[in-house]
Amino acid sequence: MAGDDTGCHILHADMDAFYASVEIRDRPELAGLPVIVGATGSRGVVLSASYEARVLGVRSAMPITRARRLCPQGIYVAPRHAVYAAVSAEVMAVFRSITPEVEPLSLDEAFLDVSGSIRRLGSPARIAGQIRAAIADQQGITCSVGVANCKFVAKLASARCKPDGLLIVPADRVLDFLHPLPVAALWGVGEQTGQVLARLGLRTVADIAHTPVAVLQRELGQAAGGHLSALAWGRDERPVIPGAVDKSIGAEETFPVDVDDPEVIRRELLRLSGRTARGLRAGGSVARTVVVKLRLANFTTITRSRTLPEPTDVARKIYDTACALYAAAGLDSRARLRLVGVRATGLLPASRAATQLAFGERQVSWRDAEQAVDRIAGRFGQDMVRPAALVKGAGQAAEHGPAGTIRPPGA
DNA sequence: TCTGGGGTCCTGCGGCTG
DNA sequence: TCTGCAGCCGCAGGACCC
Repeated sequence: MAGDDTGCHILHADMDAFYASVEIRDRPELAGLPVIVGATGSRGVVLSASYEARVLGVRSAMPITRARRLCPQGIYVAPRHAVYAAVSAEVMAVFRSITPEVEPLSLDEAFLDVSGSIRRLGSPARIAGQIRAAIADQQGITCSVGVANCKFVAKLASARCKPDGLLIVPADRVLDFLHPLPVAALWGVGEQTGQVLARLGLRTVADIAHTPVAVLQRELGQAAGGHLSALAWGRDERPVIPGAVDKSIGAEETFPVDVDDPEVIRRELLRLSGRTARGLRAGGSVARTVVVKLRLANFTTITRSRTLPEPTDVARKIYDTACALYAAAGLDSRARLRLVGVRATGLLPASRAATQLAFGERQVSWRDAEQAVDRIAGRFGQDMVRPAALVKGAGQAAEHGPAGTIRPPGA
């Protein structure tokens, strides 16, 4: 479906097999081989697979053990997140050289609204070609671009033309493009929703379009039903929003083997609280609510949350709350956990919360101490300073709780 | 087959408040 | 003072996305 791009001002640009492509770019001897980026231990999933690996059935999010069975000859590579983040920043800079209206969705994809750039750079299709050429030229990787009159159709278009493709869906051909697609193509249809739709005998987007909204809402809920019906008719009014702010920041980790020792779990909570707090401070945010996530060995997931009297970006405060939530979850003392997570939600700009923070003198002290640690870590690396409980062989410290090696002023 | 880690959004329920 | 109600908020969990 190529040709008339009139009214198609939305572009969705998506890097092809992003992590794997970066690895192949940096190690050209891997070109043409089934490259699989993912966890190197026994637990974990595939983050990205080259198209040679995909031919053999390897998909992202697939357990790494299964990938190894399907593709024993694969080249398994540990992820290098810092490198991907750097490449992503340069790719986003290419997008922003085209238009300021860029909404990143993740490291490897973004929406662009090019309506303000058409006079300067040419038609949307032409702009899409320029983007693809610039990224191939500057970064040595390929991307696919979908061009349409709304975000959702542009995104479907880029997925349909992968890898290294360009697909324009003319405004008057949207329904021809959408209606033959399977329901799973719609945004918001995963395994569960797919099963509900299958039970209703709905297999294609056209089937959804011709089902009364009330039926979809009864089966899927008010919001999801209305949402799917609108998408099935190609209606998606959402604008491209540059500079969207985070709504939560967190960290979680799966243990290499299930853990039932509360002391080990609290130590992990300490580490994750530190990561979460650093994320908050780096983004200039404070959080009102702390959420703890506990995944049991049988994969049951429990979350517990608590809203704080005043917002914080202090690891110590987050850790104390996380420990209280863990204790309040009332797990059996021998409950085996496979994963723990800490998340901070209800984010506010730190500047807005500064007045409130000033009332909590002790918190400010911890805050100052942790900011000093941030500065040291920024200069010498993250591993240079950490709480005593996280220092290998710090048995004493661990036994007496996770006291920091840094004493806050006045504490 | 055995399920990561980072997120967002929605729903339902219960408590509080005016 | 008590009751019913609506609206809001906090909380927990589920589904989904990349």
